[in-house]
Parts: sequence; structure tokens; C-alpha cells
Amino acid sequence: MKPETRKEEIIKTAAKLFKEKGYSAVTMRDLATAMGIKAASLYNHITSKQEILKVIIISLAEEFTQEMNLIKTSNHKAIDKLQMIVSLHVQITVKNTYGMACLNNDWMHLEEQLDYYLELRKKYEQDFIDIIKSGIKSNEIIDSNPEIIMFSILSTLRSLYLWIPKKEDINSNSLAQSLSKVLISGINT
Amino acid sequence: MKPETRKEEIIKTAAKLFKEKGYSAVTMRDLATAMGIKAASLYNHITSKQEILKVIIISLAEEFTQEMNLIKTSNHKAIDKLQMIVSLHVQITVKNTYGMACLNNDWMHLEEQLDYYLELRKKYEQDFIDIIKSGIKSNEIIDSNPEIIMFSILSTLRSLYLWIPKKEDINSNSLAQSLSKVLISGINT
DNA sequence: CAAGCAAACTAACAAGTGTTAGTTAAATAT
DNA sequence: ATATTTAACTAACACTTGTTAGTTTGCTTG
Repeated sequence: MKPETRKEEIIKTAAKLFKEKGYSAVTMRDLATAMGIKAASLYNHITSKQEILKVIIISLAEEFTQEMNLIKTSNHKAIDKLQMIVSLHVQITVKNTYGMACLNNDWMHLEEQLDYYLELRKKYEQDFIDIIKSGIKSNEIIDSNPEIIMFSILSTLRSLYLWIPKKEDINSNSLAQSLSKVLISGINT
Repeated sequence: MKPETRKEEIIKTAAKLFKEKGYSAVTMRDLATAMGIKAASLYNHITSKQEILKVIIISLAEEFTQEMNLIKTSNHKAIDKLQMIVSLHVQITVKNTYGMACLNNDWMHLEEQLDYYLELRKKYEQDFIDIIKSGIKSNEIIDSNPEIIMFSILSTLRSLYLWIPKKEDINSNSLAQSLSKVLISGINT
């Protein structure tokens, strides 16, 4: 068992608070209280409130970017790639629910790193659309507006953080499978 | 053309700012500057920052509640009811994009009205699930976890505010139709 | 035992927060 | 013409914000 550093503890606690109230509404004194220390003591471990946000969001965004690169350069069919994307989101959200909430709701409060984040997000969405387009070309996916399809799927995946903590028995694999079926095959008989 | 009251102007402007930065990050001075006046002058029209949030969110939540009551007591088939829900979300989001962003992101900053809001939301989601369950019973909808189905559809509908402003030519009806098709029939061939 | 270090503390600051009080100027109604 | 209303203003308040400086405490290592 690797001992978690104090800094990692702070970031984890911050992510939890950010999920509940949002970055702006959480004060350094709130965070300190949650850690059982005084606000000034936080600065022995982190350099600023902003740094906490940066670490939470950028590390997640880079993880998504990396995994997307593996998926898009793989040799699977488009539909299978979509399933891999669903699994990716489920897995990361299960592992780091608070961070995902933060990524979704507080990205606009990034300062130095805002442009970088937006760039990563834009690329991710473009890769997503390209996969859908290739699936349309290969006749795996209906010839409908790729943006609507992307938006529809990605909205659900991005909202997973709202829903996953409610389920006690989160089996990542079975959730990813159920979700893939609904998103890809629809719900009608 | 009914002349908009000053209070309505303030609330509209506030909703726009809240969408961009969130309730907590928008100061009364920000809002005043956006209105071209001083912060103290706002208080000739509104009683508090909190009141602005309340008006934006509660009026929308009540509108959804009212429309949901019409839909659920109607005589349509379950699938048609789902389509009506999709249309409802598209229509309200087109009409009040900023307010919908606020509803989705800032509800937790409600004070007096938080419990009331949560109650309305809970009822809405329960009605939604009941429609899905009735569709499963009548064999219109696949016999899958109703919660997953509800979550999947509602996540997309709740994220519409992120997507609708990007499209210049939003034809509500055609968007609702495309979206219904993707959400209900899926995307595979 | 001494030195070094990690991690907490108290005290304080400068800037920004929502909000109130009291006033003024122009438009509208009597 | 006078009175009322609307909507802005200046000045200030009490409090909260992120952050810095300097200090203390207890553990670990030479």
C-alpha cells in the first residue's frame, strides 16, 4: 500500500468539495476544515487554490487524450471503438467521480491552463466525430448528423459522475455494457 | 411588444453571466457592469443575489413540472410521451438557454428553495421512469433497467444548453425529431 | 544527542464580497 | 405646476477571500 502524500490527500478532498459546491464556492478555509487543519497550513503542500484545480482537471484531460489515441489508432470496427469509449468513461468515472464532476463543471475557472484544456477537449471531440463518420461510411451507423450522435452519446458519458455514486454495486463492466446497448441500439423493441 | 421590466432585464443578464462563470463566481459588481450601472442600483429592483437565482431556477422547474403533468395524464403511447418530453426540453432550452444552464449547474446554491426544487426534480424523474416502465410493460420499450434508460435520455436533454447556442439555425422541431430518433432507435443500422 | 525536516500553528494583510443608507435627477401623473 | 415614482448615484459597512511571514512541534536520521 503506497502511502498517499499529503498533497494528494488535499487534492482528493478538494475534488470532493468542488463536486458539491463548485470551485468558486469552496474556500481555502472550507478545504482546511475538511482536512482538519488551518487554511494557512495548506500552503505547505500546495502553491495556490488554482494549482489544485489545474492538477485535478489537466491530469484527467490528458488521460482521456491518451486513451483516445489508443482507441482511434486501433484496428477495431467503428461500433467497437464506440464501446471502448463508453468503457473508458465508465472506468475513469468510477475511479475518480469527484474529479470528473470538477472537470465537467469547473473547467472555465482554469487560468493559465484554460487554452490547453480547450485544445485537448476540441481534439477529443473531433476524434469522436471522426469515428462516427467512419462508422457511417462503413455502414455500421445510420446516416444521421454525426454531431447530434456525438453530442447525444457524450452528454450521457459526461453526466456519469452524477449517477454512478448513487449505485452501490457499481460493476464497471456490466454498466458499460448496458449503457453501450442503450446508446447504440436504442430503447425501442 | 411588451416592454421588459428592469427587473426582468437584470435577471436575464444575470442568467447569461451565471451560465459563463457560475452563480458563485459572478459578483453583484459584475452584474451591474454588464447592466451599465453601479452595484447598489441593482437593489432598487431586486432584494438580493439569491432572489435572482431563485426566480431563474424555480420558474423553470415549475414549467417542467406543469408540462410533465400534461404529458403523463395524456392518452398517448409511452414512446410518444417520450417524444413529447424530448420536444419539451428542446423547446424550453431554445427559449431560455441561459436559464437552463443555471438550472443545471447552480441549483445547489439555492437556499430557502433548495428542498422545494429537489422535490420537484425527484417527482419529475419519477414520472419519467413511470413512463418508461409502462412502455416496457406494453412492449414498446426493451426490457432493460429503466433507470439506465432514464439517465441516458435525461442526461442528453439536460446538456442541450451546451449545444444549442452553437447551432445558428436551430429549428426546434427538426432538432427534436432527430434527437428523438437517435435516443429511441439508437444509431446502428 | 544534534540536525534536519515535515507539517502544523498564529497573526495579519490587502482586496473583494453582498448589502444598506441616504441622496439626486429625470420622467410621469394629478 | 406640483407631487410622485422610477432609477440611478456616492459612500460606507461588516465580513470573507486567498495568501504570506514567521514560528513551533515532533519525528527521523546522522
